[in-house]
Amino acid sequence: MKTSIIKKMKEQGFKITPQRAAIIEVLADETLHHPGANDIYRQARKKTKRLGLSTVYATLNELCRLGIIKMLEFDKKENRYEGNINPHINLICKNCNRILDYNLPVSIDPKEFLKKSRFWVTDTRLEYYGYCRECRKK
Amino acid sequence: MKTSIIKKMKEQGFKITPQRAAIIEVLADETLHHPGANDIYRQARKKTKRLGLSTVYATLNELCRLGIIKMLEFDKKENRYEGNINPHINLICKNCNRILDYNLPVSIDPKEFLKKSRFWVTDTRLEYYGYCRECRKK
DNA sequence: TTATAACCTGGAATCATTCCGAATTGCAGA
DNA sequence: TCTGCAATTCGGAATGATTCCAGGTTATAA
Repeated sequence: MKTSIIKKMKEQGFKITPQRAAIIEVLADETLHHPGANDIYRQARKKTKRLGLSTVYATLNELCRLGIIKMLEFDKKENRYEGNINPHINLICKNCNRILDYNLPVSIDPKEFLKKSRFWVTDTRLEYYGYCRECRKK
Repeated sequence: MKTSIIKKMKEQGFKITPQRAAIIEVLADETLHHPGANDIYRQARKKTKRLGLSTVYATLNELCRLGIIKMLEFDKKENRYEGNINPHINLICKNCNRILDYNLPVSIDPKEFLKKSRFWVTDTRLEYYGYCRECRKK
């Protein structure tokens, strides 16, 4: 995943700086699902000497614009970022703030939807809020 | 709708002040779909002499907590509020920022979902981003 | 009518994110 | 390998929606 992202960026004419490499490395870390900008900042800092928070934001925005990652925007909480691009439902635990992926049973066909609703869908955001397995135990 | 909201608030022990009445009146206005806090502030001001923006926020938060209205949270844009509580998809136009409702073809059964996923769903947020009929014409 | 807890308000505080401008650097081409 | 420069970086300041605060006001039960 890391190398494929770097390849995509190079193709688009972006320079691969140590800062960007570190950020991409963190995003590719499967154990760290749906991190926020500060999580990414903290982790990436361990991998490269100089790194500013504004650089993290700029890079994440760039990756979003390229459609390589997806931003999950929130109002009161930090935004979160995910590498899983294909449509799915995000299960968001209101207790521990963990975000889990849940594959869609059926996918939407934008063309079909356009016919029915006259609305042209380019992007979806599907979230179920509630309590995850671990938090329900308590 | 206006009277039913006021009834609910009274039941919960809330006082009905002129400010709250004005805000509820604006929320009940069907022509003004999914307004933001500032829209509500501007409209409600016409209906009552003294009104502060902080009061609007406080009242909207209260109504959300009571489950009477629903807040659609955004990061860069203003949050929006809707009176339609039953689950549906919000179609959000990226051009004009209009938000349209689209009824779900099938609803989720939380119990069913809990069995399958071990996640207890209390609330959903379903959004399709894209372009509405009017904006597609251009 | 009164007592009082709830309510209202303007201004200050918050906080994630963006902006800015000066310094630095990756890298294409020589 | 070296050079030139557009792209990149980064600290600090700005932004903007929302929340907090403390003092004055008021709806409502008794």
